[in-house]
Amino acid sequence: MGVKERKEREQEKLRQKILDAASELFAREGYQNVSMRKIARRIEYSPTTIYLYFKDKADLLYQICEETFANLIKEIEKIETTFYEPIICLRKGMRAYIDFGLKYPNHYEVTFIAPLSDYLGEQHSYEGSSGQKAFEHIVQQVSESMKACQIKRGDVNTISQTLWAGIHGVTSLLIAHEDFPFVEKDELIDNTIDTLIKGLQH
Amino acid sequence: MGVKERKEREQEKLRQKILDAASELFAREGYQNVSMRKIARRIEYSPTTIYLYFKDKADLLYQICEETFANLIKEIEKIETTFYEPIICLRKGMRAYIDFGLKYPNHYEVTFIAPLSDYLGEQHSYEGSSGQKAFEHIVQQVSESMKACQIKRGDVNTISQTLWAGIHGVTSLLIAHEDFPFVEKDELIDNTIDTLIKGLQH
DNA sequence: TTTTACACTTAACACCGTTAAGTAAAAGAG
DNA sequence: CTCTTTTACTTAACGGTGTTAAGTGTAAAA
Repeated sequence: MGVKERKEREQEKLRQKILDAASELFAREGYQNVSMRKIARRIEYSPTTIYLYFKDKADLLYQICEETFANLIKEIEKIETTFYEPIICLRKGMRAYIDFGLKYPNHYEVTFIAPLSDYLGEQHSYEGSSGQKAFEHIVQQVSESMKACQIKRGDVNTISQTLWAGIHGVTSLLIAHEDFPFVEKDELIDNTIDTLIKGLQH
Repeated sequence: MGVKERKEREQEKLRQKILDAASELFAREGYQNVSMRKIARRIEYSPTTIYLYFKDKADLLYQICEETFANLIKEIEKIETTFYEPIICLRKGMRAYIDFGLKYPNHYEVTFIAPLSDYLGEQHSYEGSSGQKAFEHIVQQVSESMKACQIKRGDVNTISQTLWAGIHGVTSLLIAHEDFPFVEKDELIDNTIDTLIKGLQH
């Protein structure tokens, strides 16, 4: 009696269909410029159907961002298994973070740039989010770089948060201030990473 | 025949009244959560009256932010006349920038964190804005620190933008991620400034 | 064959930014 | 003092938004 199973599969399929449509629209037009009705039109269902699968627009957004940033974490983990030197992992991880943000600017915007509390009520806290996991990788790499004497000693949390601030700074500036006359992008990114790392060395 | 003058004064008074009401509401509740109708109710005029004084909601916001950030520039200029060493000016200027952002988080958000293009159409570009002026002070201080051999030589623009990215990073993280378990605020800010400056030295 | 459960839709609510048309009072002209 | 014009503001409306309550038809279960 696989009726239940079939129904569940069909539900999951529609859920994913909503997720895909919304993700594409958010990515292309930005969260604020995509209405629930627009998503509904795209998948050829009524707007209210979406509410059978997601609590509200913010929840839909949150699920999408979790899905997206899970991929960043995979990339970082791949780096960690590929390179041996902790300081190299740290550098490459930072670079991966920035590149990822620039690759998905609208996703990056809603998860890291714009105040979550506005979008996500209080329901989805920082605990257990992809954001937390990504940050914990930084902490890990900082800790190991310190152990290997590749950066100077200090409070691991403070240093990790400083690095995060730095890479978040470039990423978000480049995303948000399109019309600013930035120097060549790669030069700015490299200089930021170099300056931060150098500032942490002996 | 001072009729025209009196009328102009009265208009300016109402304009400022709108500006003040909107500024306070934006600061307390955030741009997105304040409607034109709410501002109108506050000043006891009809919503459409606001459109006689400001092009649209984004324009109103822009004028407010210009007014606010003009004060940051004054602070920075005061620092420049108070301290002699360029590197000290640079440090204190960076600190002033961050403190200012944290003091007016909602103003900071709409001018520096959230993508301007969304709010400000294309009418108010970066050219001539308070944001530009503030940045040019950084450029100036970097340039002079370099001349005084207090930081290592390099492209002034690249370095200035790197510093901006750094201080914008802390500021915006602290504003946007209220629920993140940051280390003590001052420690994080100081560490960020120290790391950046150290990374720029010989 | 009838009843129940479910997946989805229609209609509506209370808001939003913004514009077009209207109004009443003040200013200017004779 | 009267008539016309200008000005400062308001009312009403348009087309949108996120979201919810109520309704509907079909498929599954009894």
